[in-house]
Amino acid sequence: MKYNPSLIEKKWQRKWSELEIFKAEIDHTKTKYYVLEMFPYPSGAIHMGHVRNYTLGDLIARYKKAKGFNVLHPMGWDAFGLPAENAAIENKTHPSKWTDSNIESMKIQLKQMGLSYDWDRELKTCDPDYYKFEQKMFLDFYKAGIAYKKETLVNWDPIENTVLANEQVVDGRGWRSGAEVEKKKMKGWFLKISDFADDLLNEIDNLVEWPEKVKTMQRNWIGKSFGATIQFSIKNSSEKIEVFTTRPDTIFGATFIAISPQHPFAKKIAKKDTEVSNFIKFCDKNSIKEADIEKAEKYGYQTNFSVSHPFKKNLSLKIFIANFILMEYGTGAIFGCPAHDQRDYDFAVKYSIDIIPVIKTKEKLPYTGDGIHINSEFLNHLNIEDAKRLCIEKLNNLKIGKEKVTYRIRDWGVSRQRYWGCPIPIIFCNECGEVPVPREQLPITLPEDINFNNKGNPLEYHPTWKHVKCPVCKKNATRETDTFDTFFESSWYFARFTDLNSSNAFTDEAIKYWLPVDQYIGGVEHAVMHLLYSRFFMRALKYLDCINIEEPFTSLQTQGMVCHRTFKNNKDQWVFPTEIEKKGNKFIHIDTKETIFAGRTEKMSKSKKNVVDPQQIIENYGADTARFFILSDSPPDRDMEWSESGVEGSWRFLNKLWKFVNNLPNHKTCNELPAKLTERNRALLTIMNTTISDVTKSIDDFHFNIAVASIRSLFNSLSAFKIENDNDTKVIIYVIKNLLILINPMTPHLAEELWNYLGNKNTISRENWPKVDLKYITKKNIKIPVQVNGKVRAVIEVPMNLSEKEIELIARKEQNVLKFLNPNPKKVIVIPNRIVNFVI
RNA sequence: GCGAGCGUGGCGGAAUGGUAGACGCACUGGACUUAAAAUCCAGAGUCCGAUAAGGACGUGGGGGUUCAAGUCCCCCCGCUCGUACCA
Repeated sequence: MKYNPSLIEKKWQRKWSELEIFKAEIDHTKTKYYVLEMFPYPSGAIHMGHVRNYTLGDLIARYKKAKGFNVLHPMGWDAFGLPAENAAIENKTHPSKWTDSNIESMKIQLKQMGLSYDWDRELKTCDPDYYKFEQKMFLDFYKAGIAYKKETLVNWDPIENTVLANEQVVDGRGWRSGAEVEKKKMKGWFLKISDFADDLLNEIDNLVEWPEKVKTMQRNWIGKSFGATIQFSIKNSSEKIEVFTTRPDTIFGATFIAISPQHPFAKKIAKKDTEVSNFIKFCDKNSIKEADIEKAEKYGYQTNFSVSHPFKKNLSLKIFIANFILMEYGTGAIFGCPAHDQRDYDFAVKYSIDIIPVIKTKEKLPYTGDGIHINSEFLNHLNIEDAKRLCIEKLNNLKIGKEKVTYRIRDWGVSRQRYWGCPIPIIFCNECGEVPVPREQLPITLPEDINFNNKGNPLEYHPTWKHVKCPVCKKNATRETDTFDTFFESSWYFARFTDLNSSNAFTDEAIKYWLPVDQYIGGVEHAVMHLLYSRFFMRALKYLDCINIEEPFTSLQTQGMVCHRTFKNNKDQWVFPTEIEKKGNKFIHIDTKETIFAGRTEKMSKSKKNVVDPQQIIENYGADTARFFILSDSPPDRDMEWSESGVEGSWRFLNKLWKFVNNLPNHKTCNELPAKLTERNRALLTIMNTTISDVTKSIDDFHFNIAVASIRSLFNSLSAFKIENDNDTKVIIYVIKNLLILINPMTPHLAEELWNYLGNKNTISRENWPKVDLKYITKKNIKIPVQVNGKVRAVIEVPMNLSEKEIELIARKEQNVLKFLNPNPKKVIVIPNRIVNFVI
């Protein structure tokens, strides 16, 4: 029989579902293992990034199950968000309908991949049964002071009269209107993640199974820095400007003050000075993106005001308003020390400001390293650390400054001026102010009749939805029309998966048993925000006594992107790989026959047309081939290149395996190893046991491509083995059964089918992972290289654990070594079982 | 701009500081076939050498530590991710 994936894959998917093999239930006799992949946004069709992510997770889930764990492996939909509203505007479909039909088609695709999800736990975040809990959480946060309202800057499109997401700002202009975007102040809801900053930072050290790079990024994002605030008195005024600095030691190098355009003092003087207000307006152009602000040319406006130096009263420093000073960081004001800070230096050169070095150095300015202070009165001769300490002490004594710890992280703004999100349960009343929606009125659901033709937030324009009576005074009032940031939903979905039917957000028993997630897998693009918000959320909920965990994810793996070659025609237009055929070394267009040029390999994107549709791959080769190729190509955390020939290679291998098993003689009768083994049998069992050991280790290390390579090697040895008698057959079948269990997490349908073919009544999904039999893999001899001056000149085979002296003697006898050993080596390095190196 | 990561044959990639290139793809030769495809067997980093023995070079570039560096340290280049309202 030929290998026909479409037939066997459907068959086994149905069996798994009938047998409820992947249904997860609390079982206190077993150790639990919770595997989770980042749930997808239901965009309409799965892409290779999804295929990769979910294949990785499925391998772990099936592997851990075979290892005896009680595995929870759920899947759901991150269903709120901007694309649904864009689709509503463009195609006139309701976001809810659009989302649901997308979920439906993506679910079919995921099922075709044969992923071991417990589909009974499927959730979608746009379901009121999901988001109603968020409204309760928000009210708890509000009551506890974790949620609060404040003013913030947003991107404002003056033509569309709407707030734009950063993504919707392209080169400083609105993506639809093309209007120059302005910064606008607006009130919004915030969560006090800053209150948890220290704990979030400190506990990073305990996330031992997280990638170091993610931890570093989170540490830097939180950005705890020790410094000082210093008050500068404004000349001819009773007012003061407070600055924050991480380098109080450079105070004697201060030659100017710079404040944010949003700083209260800047606004105050703008009222009387049109030049200042014009400059502030100028700064308000451009988006709120940090990268845009930082990359924009740095401008300063020199005001007519100056401050006096705190320690040198006769020295005065001009106050500048500068577009690169962020109001959100520190105090929104700095002192500039051009000699020891690159940005201050550039600014000083541009505006001809004095540069006073205060640290002795021979290097050119600006110099940011350590050294002895000069030109600094009482700080002279001190290094940075001591000077910092002494300066802060003096500031304290004079009551003009103090030590200050600052964080880069800002509170989490959760308000979005959009329809397709979870409504925020607050009512605004002219008499009573902000009033929380009474609990018994929850959930506040979205109105279904909604019009996207108006500018701005559709909820604002709904004729009735926002008009309510104040719960306190019963007078006319209005609802909050902002909805939540979709990171709100993804900050706790992993907890909801533990018990989808609970009438509360969670049940204690399920939380206690299943959480935390043992293995979380997703794209590195979520390294900071989603993962940090989730960590914060658990802490906030714990603070409210809702949950008893802090860290949601014990182990984290981040996967790289799926890339593909790009192709262009001679008109510089992108061409789909499916439109191309290879002729020799050249590519030509299948229809037009024009020459096509291959470009760089880049991340798959629709705009560059270098996409491969998983659906096509599954239809042509089956899910197992797609899965096997994805696992074999690259280690998960690196970018991988999707290549047609690589897929072909995987397809060929699975076919070889299929044929090999189907050609085995007397396969249904033998189940055990024969009593007597030949040398050849033992050699094969040695390879098998080595493979079991290697595959196990590679999977534990998340090096799935090496696990695949080991399995292929084992198979190569199997096919090279000549069957001479019945005993040989028994050995072969014994080995192939083990191989099937090893490959099952990768290609589960094929493994099941062949397992069944070999006469096994049980499903392979319930088989135990094979154990290594040490008696086959203890080595007697070992080959070690012999080097002369670090270059390999020979390889010798010696008994394991031979003494250094004996190894050296054997090494010296090698012809190709001997000729270098005159005169005698200066030094001989022998590392038993490793290497010999003669240094001459 | 800032933060983080990555860079190894023609290609994807292997390698506790200890034989660089496992495994695969592409390629070349052979077997089978009327022929092709498929399949099977063999070869192979580059250069010198004879297709051998043997040798030189070789992990983005430059420098350093070490008996020994793809791996550790410093500088540079290139690419990728994130940068707080995309998810």
